[in-house]
Amino acid sequence: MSPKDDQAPNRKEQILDAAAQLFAELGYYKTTTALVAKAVGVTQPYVFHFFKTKEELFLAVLDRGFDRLVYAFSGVESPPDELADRMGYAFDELLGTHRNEILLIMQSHAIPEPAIRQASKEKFSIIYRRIRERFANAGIPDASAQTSMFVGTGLLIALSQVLELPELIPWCEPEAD
Amino acid sequence: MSPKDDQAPNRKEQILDAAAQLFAELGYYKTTTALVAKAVGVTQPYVFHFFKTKEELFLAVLDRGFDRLVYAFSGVESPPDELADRMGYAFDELLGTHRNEILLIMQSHAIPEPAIRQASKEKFSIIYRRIRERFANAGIPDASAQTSMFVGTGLLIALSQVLELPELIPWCEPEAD
DNA sequence: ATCAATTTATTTATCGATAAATAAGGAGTG
DNA sequence: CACTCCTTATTTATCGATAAATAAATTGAT
Repeated sequence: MSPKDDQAPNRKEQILDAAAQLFAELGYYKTTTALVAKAVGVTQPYVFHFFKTKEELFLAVLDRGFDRLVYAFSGVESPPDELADRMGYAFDELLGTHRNEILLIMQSHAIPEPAIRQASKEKFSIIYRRIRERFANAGIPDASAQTSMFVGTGLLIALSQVLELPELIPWCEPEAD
Repeated sequence: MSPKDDQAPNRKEQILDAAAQLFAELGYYKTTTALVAKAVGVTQPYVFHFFKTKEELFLAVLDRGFDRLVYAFSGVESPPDELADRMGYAFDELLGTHRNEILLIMQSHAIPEPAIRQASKEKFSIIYRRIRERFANAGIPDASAQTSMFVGTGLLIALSQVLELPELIPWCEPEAD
């Protein structure tokens, strides 16, 4: 048995899962700790047993999401000429499997809590540098500009999903015959 | 005298101005009507004399911002091959003169109030269609894809400003010698 | 095995703060 | 007076956070 043998209801993870969904749906401020607790099936103060503050809970959710994104990108193997496309697919896949987290990440910069902005800043910076590094290593010319386009496209996809405006990403739209 | 005869302290506009700045800096939820009132130099309940609710005030601010953006784009005259660049400059200029409003617009989709999302959706849709129309009329191939890139770049610029990450827009960065 | 000691998991009750919104009233001026 | 501009006073609601208590489970010695 591993030292930390978690059994059936791992409360902390349940709380993280519920919080991820709620934060993504309702945003930081409209997501109350009471709602998170209710979604898990515990009482509101119990949430504070695992996370000292609501902000700490949010940061934990955000961290997990960013980690998943970094991991998804790191798993992409591809010849240089298809790298950008393949990383795009990886992003889309994650958007399918962990929609909440991805949309949360792409909006996290709009939350005016200093600590959250700081976290968002650091994570975006890391992701940007990682992608640029991979593009550069693949011999892609203008790696920086391509990375910016890649990230900008990610932001646009998130926008189109949040606002339910599929027209914003025409390359995914059914072509007019 | 014109029907709408505003004299010295045009409270409604002062409130809109103060609200724009505060909403952009602090976001929708951390901006209180008391802060807006204080910035103008009136009392908190008086704000409700001009706007029935805080949400209505926000929507008014947002509308004004979107209008300014649309107007800025509409004022761009350019030969087809420079159109996209010129519109980019127009965006940058507006970012210089009305930074608050622009950043507010580019984050408005992250505010989970249904009415605000709806407004954001409608305005983004209009702007997208207008730009695409202009690109298409200028004979730009792949007008839709170019428009998406244009909007995506706008989102990226806003992100880089909000997070203070200039590296995200390398074409504005001082080149390493 | 039994029973006391202690920890783990969770709840109930509640405080203090803040914020949006309403209602009613003053104050200056033509 | 009456009209516009603005304030004071107050209400209602919500939320994050803390403190204290309970109950169940585990451990450890006899």
